[in-house]
Amino acid sequence: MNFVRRHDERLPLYQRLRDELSERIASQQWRPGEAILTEAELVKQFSASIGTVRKAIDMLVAEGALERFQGRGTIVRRARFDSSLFRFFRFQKESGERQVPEGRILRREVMAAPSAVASALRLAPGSEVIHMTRLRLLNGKPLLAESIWLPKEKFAALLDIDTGAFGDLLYPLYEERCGQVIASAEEDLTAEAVDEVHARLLQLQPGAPVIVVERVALGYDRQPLEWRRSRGPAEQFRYQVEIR
Amino acid sequence: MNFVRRHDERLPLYQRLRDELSERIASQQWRPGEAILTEAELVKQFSASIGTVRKAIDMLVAEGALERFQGRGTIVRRARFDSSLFRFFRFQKESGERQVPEGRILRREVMAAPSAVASALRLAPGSEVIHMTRLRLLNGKPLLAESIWLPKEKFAALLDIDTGAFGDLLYPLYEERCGQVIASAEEDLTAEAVDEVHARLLQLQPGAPVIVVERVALGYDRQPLEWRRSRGPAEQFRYQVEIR
DNA sequence: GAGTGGTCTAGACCACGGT
DNA sequence: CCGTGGTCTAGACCACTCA
Repeated sequence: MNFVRRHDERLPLYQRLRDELSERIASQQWRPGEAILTEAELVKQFSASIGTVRKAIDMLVAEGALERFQGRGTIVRRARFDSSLFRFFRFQKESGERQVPEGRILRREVMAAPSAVASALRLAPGSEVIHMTRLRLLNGKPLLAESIWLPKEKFAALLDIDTGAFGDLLYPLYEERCGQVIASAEEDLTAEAVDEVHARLLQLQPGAPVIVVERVALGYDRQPLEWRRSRGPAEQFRYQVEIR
Repeated sequence: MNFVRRHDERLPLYQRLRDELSERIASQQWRPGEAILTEAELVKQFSASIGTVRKAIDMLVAEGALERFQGRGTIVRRARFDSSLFRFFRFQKESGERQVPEGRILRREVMAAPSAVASALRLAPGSEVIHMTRLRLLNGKPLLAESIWLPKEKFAALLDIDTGAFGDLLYPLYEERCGQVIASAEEDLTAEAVDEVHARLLQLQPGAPVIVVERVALGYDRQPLEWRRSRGPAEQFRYQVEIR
Protein backbone atom coordinates (compact mmCIF):
# COMPACT_ATOMS: atom_id res chain seq x y z
CA MET A 1 0.00 0.00 0.00
CA ASN A 2 1.31 3.36 -0.99
CA PHE A 3 2.67 5.01 2.14
CA VAL A 4 1.30 8.35 1.07
CA ARG A 5 -2.30 7.20 1.30
CA ARG A 6 -1.79 5.93 4.84
CA HIS A 7 -1.30 9.52 5.95
CA ASP A 8 -3.33 12.65 5.54
CA GLU A 9 -2.57 13.78 2.02
CA ARG A 10 -3.03 17.41 2.93
CA LEU A 11 0.08 17.18 5.09
CA PRO A 12 3.41 18.22 3.60
CA LEU A 13 5.40 15.35 2.19
CA TYR A 14 8.15 15.72 4.79
CA GLN A 15 5.53 15.40 7.54
CA ARG A 16 4.06 12.23 6.08
CA LEU A 17 7.56 10.88 5.73
CA ARG A 18 8.35 11.72 9.33
CA ASP A 19 5.17 10.01 10.48
CA GLU A 20 5.93 6.95 8.38
CA LEU A 21 9.44 6.64 9.80
CA SER A 22 8.15 7.30 13.31
CA GLU A 23 5.66 4.45 12.93
CA ARG A 24 8.33 2.10 11.66
CA ILE A 25 10.51 2.94 14.64
CA ALA A 26 7.58 2.45 17.01
CA SER A 27 6.86 -0.94 15.46
CA GLN A 28 10.47 -1.88 16.20
CA GLN A 29 11.29 -2.44 12.56
CA TRP A 30 14.73 -1.32 13.66
CA ARG A 31 15.92 -1.86 17.22
CA PRO A 32 17.71 0.86 19.17
CA GLY A 33 21.27 1.17 17.89
CA GLU A 34 20.43 -0.12 14.42
CA ALA A 35 20.75 2.02 11.29
CA ILE A 36 17.59 2.91 9.41
CA LEU A 37 17.49 3.19 5.60
CA THR A 38 20.08 5.45 4.04
CA GLU A 39 19.03 8.81 2.71
CA ALA A 40 19.54 7.62 -0.86
CA GLU A 41 17.34 4.60 -0.23
CA LEU A 42 14.59 6.75 1.27
CA VAL A 43 14.76 9.07 -1.73
CA LYS A 44 14.12 6.08 -3.98
CA GLN A 45 11.43 4.40 -1.88
CA PHE A 46 9.41 7.53 -1.27
CA SER A 47 10.11 9.31 -4.55
CA ALA A 48 11.09 12.41 -2.63
CA SER A 49 14.09 14.60 -3.12
CA ILE A 50 17.06 14.49 -0.77
CA GLY A 51 16.13 17.79 0.88
CA THR A 52 12.68 16.54 1.79
CA VAL A 53 14.03 13.29 3.19
CA ARG A 54 16.58 15.18 5.24
CA LYS A 55 13.92 17.46 6.66
CA ALA A 56 11.89 14.47 7.85
CA ILE A 57 14.96 12.91 9.45
CA ASP A 58 15.92 16.26 10.99
CA MET A 59 12.58 16.35 12.78
CA LEU A 60 13.05 12.90 14.27
CA VAL A 61 16.57 13.80 15.33
CA ALA A 62 15.22 16.92 17.04
CA GLU A 63 12.62 14.79 18.80
CA GLY A 64 15.35 12.50 20.06
CA ALA A 65 14.17 9.43 18.13
CA LEU A 66 17.13 9.22 15.75
CA GLU A 67 20.80 10.08 15.81
CA ARG A 68 22.95 10.80 12.75
CA PHE A 69 26.54 9.67 12.23
CA GLN A 70 28.34 11.00 9.22
CA GLY A 71 29.81 8.16 7.22
CA ARG A 72 27.99 5.51 9.27
CA GLY A 73 24.29 6.12 8.94
CA THR A 74 21.27 7.23 10.93
CA ILE A 75 20.60 5.20 14.03
CA VAL A 76 17.58 4.62 16.27
CA ARG A 77 18.49 6.34 19.50
CA ARG A 78 18.46 4.45 22.74
CA ALA A 79 17.10 6.51 25.62
CA ARG A 80 19.61 6.60 28.43
CA PHE A 81 17.88 8.32 31.25
CA ASP A 82 17.65 5.72 33.94
CA SER A 83 20.24 8.15 35.21
CA SER A 84 17.90 11.07 34.68
CA LEU A 85 18.13 11.39 38.43
CA PHE A 86 21.16 13.39 37.58
CA ARG A 87 18.91 16.03 36.12
CA PHE A 88 17.46 16.65 39.52
CA PHE A 89 19.74 15.33 42.20
CA ARG A 90 23.45 15.91 42.51
CA PHE A 91 25.06 12.62 43.21
CA GLN A 92 28.37 13.47 41.67
CA LYS A 93 31.60 12.51 43.25
CA GLU A 94 33.93 15.39 43.87
CA SER A 95 35.65 14.33 40.66
CA GLY A 96 32.39 15.10 38.84
CA GLU A 97 32.05 11.60 37.43
CA ARG A 98 28.68 9.93 37.59
CA GLN A 99 28.01 6.94 39.71
CA VAL A 100 25.06 4.63 39.35
CA PRO A 101 23.45 4.43 42.78
CA GLU A 102 22.88 0.97 44.18
CA GLY A 103 19.29 -0.20 43.71
CA ARG A 104 17.77 -2.37 46.44
CA ILE A 105 14.28 -3.83 45.98
CA LEU A 106 12.48 -3.77 49.33
CA ARG A 107 9.19 -5.28 48.28
CA ARG A 108 7.51 -6.79 45.26
CA GLU A 109 3.84 -7.68 45.05
CA VAL A 110 1.05 -8.21 42.56
CA MET A 111 -2.06 -6.18 43.20
CA ALA A 112 -5.07 -4.57 41.59
CA ALA A 113 -4.05 -1.18 40.21
CA PRO A 114 -5.05 1.74 42.44
CA SER A 115 -7.09 4.14 40.36
CA ALA A 116 -4.33 6.77 40.04
CA VAL A 117 -1.96 4.08 38.75
CA ALA A 118 -4.50 2.58 36.35
CA SER A 119 -5.11 6.01 34.92
CA ALA A 120 -1.40 6.85 34.57
CA LEU A 121 -0.73 3.51 32.85
CA ARG A 122 -3.98 3.71 30.88
CA LEU A 123 -5.17 0.35 32.19
CA ALA A 124 -8.71 -0.77 32.84
CA PRO A 125 -9.61 -0.14 36.49
CA GLY A 126 -8.66 -3.08 38.66
CA SER A 127 -6.11 -4.53 36.20
CA GLU A 128 -3.30 -6.43 37.82
CA VAL A 129 -0.05 -4.59 38.30
CA ILE A 130 3.34 -5.36 39.76
CA HIS A 131 4.22 -2.98 42.56
CA MET A 132 7.75 -2.63 43.84
CA THR A 133 9.39 -0.41 46.38
CA ARG A 134 13.02 0.30 45.90
CA LEU A 135 15.70 2.20 47.73
CA ARG A 136 18.62 3.76 45.93
CA LEU A 137 21.81 4.32 47.83
CA LEU A 138 25.24 5.76 47.24
CA ASN A 139 28.04 4.56 49.44
CA GLY A 140 25.41 3.00 51.65
CA LYS A 141 23.61 6.32 52.16
CA PRO A 142 19.94 6.33 51.07
CA LEU A 143 19.25 8.87 48.34
CA LEU A 144 15.93 8.02 46.80
CA ALA A 145 12.87 6.01 47.82
CA GLU A 146 10.87 4.74 44.86
CA SER A 147 7.48 3.18 44.31
CA ILE A 148 7.20 1.51 40.92
CA TRP A 149 4.12 0.16 39.13
CA LEU A 150 4.16 -2.00 36.00
CA PRO A 151 1.33 -3.62 34.06
CA LYS A 152 1.52 -7.31 34.98
CA GLU A 153 0.56 -8.38 31.50
CA LYS A 154 3.74 -7.01 29.94
CA PHE A 155 6.14 -7.51 32.83
CA ALA A 156 5.14 -10.90 34.26
CA ALA A 157 8.61 -12.22 33.42
CA LEU A 158 10.03 -10.07 36.22
CA LEU A 159 8.19 -12.19 38.78
CA ASP A 160 10.43 -15.15 37.92
CA ILE A 161 13.61 -13.35 38.91
CA ASP A 162 14.88 -13.06 42.44
CA THR A 163 14.67 -9.40 43.46
CA GLY A 164 18.22 -9.60 44.74
CA ALA A 165 19.36 -10.20 41.16
CA PHE A 166 17.66 -7.15 39.69
CA GLY A 167 20.81 -5.08 39.53
CA ASP A 168 21.03 -1.31 39.79
CA LEU A 169 19.25 -0.31 36.59
CA LEU A 170 15.75 -1.43 35.73
CA TYR A 171 15.32 -0.34 32.12
CA PRO A 172 17.94 -2.70 30.70
CA LEU A 173 16.17 -5.43 32.68
CA TYR A 174 12.82 -4.50 31.17
CA GLU A 175 14.38 -4.73 27.73
CA GLU A 176 16.19 -8.03 28.24
CA ARG A 177 13.57 -9.90 30.22
CA CYS A 178 10.33 -8.41 28.95
CA GLY A 179 11.20 -6.98 25.52
CA GLN A 180 9.86 -3.61 26.64
CA VAL A 181 11.98 -0.66 25.50
CA ILE A 182 11.63 2.67 27.25
CA ALA A 183 11.93 5.50 24.74
CA SER A 184 10.92 8.61 26.66
CA ALA A 185 9.31 9.77 29.87
CA GLU A 186 7.30 12.55 31.38
CA GLU A 187 8.23 13.75 34.81
CA ASP A 188 6.32 15.85 37.26
CA LEU A 189 8.11 17.47 40.20
CA THR A 190 6.56 18.61 43.42
CA ALA A 191 7.87 19.12 46.94
CA GLU A 192 6.51 18.27 50.35
CA ALA A 193 7.41 17.78 53.97
CA VAL A 194 8.47 14.16 54.39
CA ASP A 195 6.08 11.74 56.09
CA GLU A 196 7.12 9.29 58.78
CA VAL A 197 7.56 6.27 56.54
CA HIS A 198 9.85 8.02 54.11
CA ALA A 199 11.69 9.90 56.83
CA ARG A 200 12.75 6.53 58.20
CA LEU A 201 13.67 5.14 54.78
CA LEU A 202 15.69 8.19 53.81
CA GLN A 203 17.08 8.78 57.31
CA LEU A 204 15.68 12.30 57.51
CA GLN A 205 14.09 14.32 60.29
CA PRO A 206 10.28 14.07 60.08
CA GLY A 207 8.98 17.14 58.24
CA ALA A 208 12.23 17.74 56.33
CA PRO A 209 11.59 18.92 52.76
CA VAL A 210 11.68 16.26 50.03
CA ILE A 211 11.30 16.46 46.28
CA VAL A 212 8.76 14.13 44.71
CA VAL A 213 9.32 13.06 41.11
CA GLU A 214 6.47 11.26 39.37
CA ARG A 215 7.45 9.62 36.12
CA VAL A 216 5.50 7.92 33.35
CA ALA A 217 7.91 6.00 31.13
CA LEU A 218 6.76 5.46 27.55
CA GLY A 219 7.61 3.09 24.72
CA TYR A 220 8.47 4.18 21.19
CA ASP A 221 4.75 4.07 20.44
CA ARG A 222 4.20 6.38 23.44
CA GLN A 223 2.27 3.76 25.33
CA PRO A 224 2.84 4.08 29.09
CA LEU A 225 4.90 1.18 30.38
CA GLU A 226 5.92 2.17 33.88
CA TRP A 227 4.80 4.64 36.50
CA ARG A 228 6.97 5.53 39.43
CA ARG A 229 7.09 8.00 42.26
CA SER A 230 10.48 8.84 43.75
CA ARG A 231 11.26 10.86 46.83
CA GLY A 232 14.65 12.36 47.64
CA PRO A 233 15.98 14.88 50.15
CA ALA A 234 15.49 18.46 48.95
CA GLU A 235 18.99 19.17 50.19
CA GLN A 236 20.41 17.07 47.36
CA PHE A 237 18.05 18.51 44.81
CA ARG A 238 19.11 20.91 42.08
CA TYR A 239 17.65 21.56 38.68
CA GLN A 240 18.78 23.95 35.99
CA VAL A 241 16.75 25.27 33.06
CA GLU A 242 17.27 27.75 30.33
CA ILE A 243 14.31 29.94 29.46
CA ARG A 244 13.72 31.97 26.33
CA MET B 1 33.97 44.43 5.18
CA ASN B 2 32.92 41.11 3.75
CA PHE B 3 30.79 39.35 6.35
CA VAL B 4 32.41 36.03 5.54
CA ARG B 5 35.82 37.16 6.71
CA ARG B 6 34.47 38.26 10.06
CA HIS B 7 33.74 34.62 10.84
CA ASP B 8 35.82 31.49 10.80
CA GLU B 9 35.96 30.53 7.14
CA ARG B 10 36.17 26.85 7.97
CA LEU B 11 32.62 27.03 9.30
CA PRO B 12 29.75 26.08 6.98
CA LEU B 13 28.14 29.02 5.27
CA TYR B 14 24.84 28.58 7.10
CA GLN B 15 26.72 28.73 10.42
CA ARG B 16 28.48 31.96 9.51
CA LEU B 17 25.18 33.36 8.38
CA ARG B 18 23.54 32.35 11.64
CA ASP B 19 26.34 33.99 13.61
CA GLU B 20 26.10 37.14 11.54
CA LEU B 21 22.35 37.41 12.08
CA SER B 22 22.75 36.58 15.75
CA GLU B 23 25.25 39.43 16.11
CA ARG B 24 22.97 41.86 14.36
CA ILE B 25 20.12 40.91 16.68
CA ALA B 26 22.38 41.27 19.71
CA SER B 27 23.45 44.71 18.54
CA GLN B 28 19.79 45.66 18.39
CA GLN B 29 19.87 46.40 14.70
CA TRP B 30 16.27 45.23 14.88
CA ARG B 31 14.24 45.64 18.05
CA PRO B 32 12.03 42.85 19.39
CA GLY B 33 8.90 42.62 17.26
CA GLU B 34 10.54 44.07 14.17
CA ALA B 35 11.02 42.08 10.97
CA ILE B 36 14.55 41.26 9.87
CA LEU B 37 15.58 41.15 6.21
CA THR B 38 13.46 38.97 3.95
CA GLU B 39 14.82 35.67 2.75
CA ALA B 40 15.18 37.04 -0.77
CA GLU B 41 17.15 40.01 0.54
CA LEU B 42 19.46 37.76 2.54
CA VAL B 43 20.04 35.59 -0.52
CA LYS B 44 21.19 38.68 -2.38
CA GLN B 45 23.29 40.23 0.38
CA PHE B 46 25.09 37.05 1.33
CA SER B 47 25.21 35.42 -2.11
CA ALA B 48 23.81 32.23 -0.64
CA SER B 49 21.01 30.11 -1.95
CA ILE B 50 17.57 30.13 -0.39
CA GLY B 51 18.07 26.74 1.27
CA THR B 52 21.19 27.92 3.04
CA VAL B 53 19.53 31.12 4.22
CA ARG B 54 16.57 29.15 5.51
CA LYS B 55 18.81 26.79 7.43
CA ALA B 56 20.49 29.71 9.21
CA ILE B 57 17.11 31.21 10.09
CA ASP B 58 15.82 27.81 11.20
CA MET B 59 18.62 27.60 13.74
CA LEU B 60 17.79 30.98 15.23
CA VAL B 61 14.12 30.06 15.35
CA ALA B 62 15.01 26.85 17.20
CA GLU B 63 17.11 28.90 19.63
CA GLY B 64 14.14 31.14 20.30
CA ALA B 65 15.75 34.28 18.86
CA LEU B 66 13.46 34.63 15.83
CA GLU B 67 9.90 33.80 14.95
CA ARG B 68 8.55 33.25 11.43
CA PHE B 69 5.20 34.42 10.12
CA GLN B 70 4.19 33.25 6.70
CA GLY B 71 3.25 36.18 4.52
CA ARG B 72 4.50 38.72 7.08
CA GLY B 73 8.17 38.13 7.64
CA THR B 74 10.64 36.89 10.23
CA ILE B 75 10.51 38.78 13.51
CA VAL B 76 12.89 39.23 16.44
CA ARG B 77 11.22 37.38 19.26
CA ARG B 78 10.41 39.14 22.47
CA ALA B 79 11.03 36.96 25.51
CA ARG B 80 7.86 36.78 27.57
CA PHE B 81 8.82 34.97 30.70
CA ASP B 82 8.36 37.46 33.44
CA SER B 83 5.52 35.04 33.95
CA SER B 84 7.89 32.11 33.87
CA LEU B 85 6.74 31.64 37.42
CA PHE B 86 4.01 29.70 35.75
CA ARG B 87 6.55 27.11 34.79
CA PHE B 88 7.11 26.32 38.40
CA PHE B 89 4.21 27.54 40.48
CA ARG B 90 0.55 26.99 39.80
CA PHE B 91 -1.18 30.28 40.27
CA GLN B 92 -4.02 29.56 37.92
CA LYS B 93 -7.55 30.47 38.73
CA GLU B 94 -9.95 27.57 38.60
CA SER B 95 -10.83 28.84 35.14
CA GLY B 96 -7.24 28.09 34.10
CA GLU B 97 -6.55 31.64 32.98
CA ARG B 98 -3.32 33.25 34.03
CA GLN B 99 -3.18 36.19 36.35
CA VAL B 100 -0.22 38.46 36.81
CA PRO B 101 0.50 38.50 40.52
CA GLU B 102 0.69 41.90 42.14
CA GLY B 103 4.28 43.03 42.67
CA ARG B 104 5.06 45.07 45.77
CA ILE B 105 8.55 46.51 46.27
CA LEU B 106 9.43 46.32 49.97
CA ARG B 107 12.88 47.84 49.84
CA ARG B 108 15.29 49.45 47.42
CA GLU B 109 18.88 50.31 48.18
CA VAL B 110 22.21 50.91 46.52
CA MET B 111 25.07 48.84 47.85
CA ALA B 112 28.39 47.26 46.97
CA ALA B 113 27.75 43.93 45.25
CA PRO B 114 28.16 40.92 47.54
CA SER B 115 30.66 38.59 45.96
CA ALA B 116 28.07 36.01 44.84
CA VAL B 117 26.10 38.75 43.11
CA ALA B 118 29.16 40.32 41.51
CA SER B 119 30.12 36.95 40.13
CA ALA B 120 26.64 36.16 38.81
CA LEU B 121 26.42 39.56 37.12
CA ARG B 122 30.06 39.41 36.02
CA LEU B 123 30.88 42.70 37.72
CA ALA B 124 34.15 43.77 39.29
CA PRO B 125 34.11 42.98 43.02
CA GLY B 126 32.63 45.85 44.99
CA SER B 127 30.77 47.41 42.03
CA GLU B 128 27.63 49.27 42.95
CA VAL B 129 24.36 47.43 42.51
CA ILE B 130 20.72 48.19 43.11
CA HIS B 131 19.16 45.71 45.50
CA MET B 132 15.41 45.35 45.81
CA THR B 133 13.18 43.05 47.78
CA ARG B 134 9.78 42.38 46.36
CA LEU B 135 6.72 40.44 47.36
CA ARG B 136 4.35 39.00 44.82
CA LEU B 137 0.77 38.40 45.82
CA LEU B 138 -2.39 37.02 44.32
CA ASN B 139 -5.67 38.18 45.81
CA GLY B 140 -3.68 39.62 48.68
CA LYS B 141 -2.05 36.25 49.48
CA PRO B 142 1.77 36.25 49.35
CA LEU B 143 3.12 33.79 46.78
CA LEU B 144 6.74 34.67 46.17
CA ALA B 145 9.43 36.59 48.01
CA GLU B 146 12.12 37.96 45.72
CA SER B 147 15.54 39.51 46.10
CA ILE B 148 16.67 41.31 42.97
CA TRP B 149 20.09 42.70 42.06
CA LEU B 150 20.86 44.99 39.13
CA PRO B 151 24.11 46.66 38.02
CA LYS B 152 23.68 50.31 39.01
CA GLU B 153 25.50 51.49 35.94
CA LYS B 154 22.83 50.23 33.57
CA PHE B 155 19.78 50.64 35.78
CA ALA B 156 20.37 53.96 37.55
CA ALA B 157 17.22 55.35 35.91
CA LEU B 158 15.15 53.11 38.17
CA LEU B 159 16.28 55.11 41.19
CA ASP B 160 14.34 58.12 39.92
CA ILE B 161 11.00 56.31 39.99
CA ASP B 162 8.89 55.88 43.09
CA THR B 163 8.82 52.20 43.96
CA GLY B 164 5.06 52.39 44.32
CA ALA B 165 4.86 53.16 40.60
CA PHE B 166 6.88 50.13 39.48
CA GLY B 167 3.85 48.09 38.45
CA ASP B 168 3.60 44.32 38.49
CA LEU B 169 6.13 43.42 35.79
CA LEU B 170 9.73 44.54 35.90
CA TYR B 171 11.05 43.58 32.47
CA PRO B 172 8.89 46.03 30.53
CA LEU B 173 10.10 48.67 33.00
CA TYR B 174 13.73 47.74 32.35
CA GLU B 175 13.09 48.12 28.64
CA GLU B 176 11.20 51.43 28.80
CA ARG B 177 13.24 53.19 31.45
CA CYS B 178 16.70 51.75 30.99
CA GLY B 179 16.72 50.43 27.40
CA GLN B 180 17.73 47.00 28.70
CA VAL B 181 16.00 44.13 26.94
CA ILE B 182 15.90 40.71 28.59
CA ALA B 183 16.24 37.98 25.97
CA SER B 184 16.71 34.79 27.96
CA ALA B 185 17.45 33.50 31.42
CA GLU B 186 19.04 30.65 33.29
CA GLU B 187 17.24 29.33 36.31
CA ASP B 188 18.45 27.12 39.08
CA LEU B 189 15.98 25.40 41.39
CA THR B 190 16.66 24.12 44.86
CA ALA B 191 14.48 23.48 47.91
CA GLU B 192 14.94 24.18 51.57
CA ALA B 193 13.15 24.53 54.88
CA VAL B 194 12.03 28.13 55.14
CA ASP B 195 13.89 30.47 57.50
CA GLU B 196 12.20 32.82 59.92
CA VAL B 197 12.34 35.93 57.76
CA HIS B 198 10.75 34.29 54.76
CA ALA B 199 8.26 32.34 56.85
CA ARG B 200 6.89 35.67 58.04
CA LEU B 201 6.88 37.19 54.55
CA LEU B 202 5.18 34.21 52.98
CA GLN B 203 2.95 33.50 55.97
CA LEU B 204 4.25 29.95 56.41
CA GLN B 205 5.08 27.82 59.42
CA PRO B 206 8.82 28.04 60.19
CA GLY B 207 10.53 25.01 58.62
CA ALA B 208 7.89 24.52 55.93
CA PRO B 209 9.42 23.49 52.58
CA VAL B 210 10.03 26.25 50.05
CA ILE B 211 11.34 26.18 46.49
CA VAL B 212 14.19 28.56 45.71
CA VAL B 213 14.57 29.77 42.13
CA GLU B 214 17.76 31.63 41.27
CA ARG B 215 17.66 33.39 37.94
CA VAL B 216 20.26 35.17 35.85
CA ALA B 217 18.50 37.20 33.16
CA LEU B 218 20.53 37.87 30.00
CA GLY B 219 20.42 40.35 27.14
CA TYR B 220 20.48 39.40 23.48
CA ASP B 221 24.25 39.53 23.70
CA ARG B 222 24.04 37.09 26.65
CA GLN B 223 25.42 39.63 29.06
CA PRO B 224 23.92 39.15 32.54
CA LEU B 225 21.59 42.04 33.39
CA GLU B 226 19.72 40.91 36.47
CA TRP B 227 20.13 38.34 39.19
CA ARG B 228 17.28 37.36 41.44
CA ARG B 229 16.44 34.78 44.05
CA SER B 230 12.79 33.91 44.57
CA ARG B 231 11.24 31.76 47.28
CA GLY B 232 7.77 30.28 47.14
CA PRO B 233 5.83 27.66 49.11
CA ALA B 234 6.60 24.12 47.93
CA GLU B 235 2.91 23.38 48.22
CA GLN B 236 2.26 25.60 45.21
CA PHE B 237 5.19 24.22 43.28
CA ARG B 238 4.86 21.94 40.27
CA TYR B 239 7.13 21.40 37.30
CA GLN B 240 6.77 19.12 34.33
CA VAL B 241 9.48 17.92 31.95
CA GLU B 242 9.71 15.55 29.10
CA ILE B 243 12.81 13.40 28.91
CA ARG B 244 14.20 11.47 25.97
C1' DG C 1 -1.87 42.12 -6.45
C1' DA C 2 2.58 42.36 -4.49
C1' DG C 3 5.41 40.43 -1.23
C1' DT C 4 6.29 37.23 2.38
C1' DG C 5 7.56 32.63 4.13
C1' DG C 6 6.52 27.23 3.11
C1' DT C 7 7.30 23.23 0.34
C1' DC C 8 9.83 20.65 -3.01
C1' DT C 9 12.97 19.33 -6.71
C1' DA C 10 17.29 17.35 -8.85
C1' DG C 11 21.11 17.60 -8.89
C1' DA C 12 26.62 18.71 -7.23
C1' DC C 13 30.59 18.21 -4.39
C1' DC C 14 32.68 17.53 0.36
C1' DA C 15 34.00 15.07 4.80
C1' DC C 16 34.06 11.16 7.31
C1' DG C 17 34.02 5.96 8.56
C1' DG C 18 35.01 1.59 7.61
C1' DT C 19 37.14 -2.01 4.49
C1' DC D 1 38.15 2.61 -2.04
C1' DC D 2 33.03 2.91 -1.41
C1' DG D 3 29.08 4.31 0.99
C1' DT D 4 27.44 7.26 4.42
C1' DG D 5 25.65 11.79 5.94
C1' DG D 6 26.88 17.19 5.40
C1' DT D 7 26.74 21.29 2.66
C1' DC D 8 25.06 24.01 -1.09
C1' DT D 9 22.89 25.53 -5.38
C1' DA D 10 19.19 27.65 -8.38
C1' DG D 11 15.49 27.42 -9.31
C1' DA D 12 9.74 26.29 -9.14
C1' DC D 13 5.24 26.71 -7.30
C1' DC D 14 2.07 27.24 -3.21
C1' DA D 15 -0.23 29.60 0.90
C1' DC D 16 -0.70 33.32 3.45
C1' DT D 17 -0.94 38.55 4.82
C1' DC D 18 -1.81 43.07 4.00
C1' DA D 19 -2.94 47.04 1.53
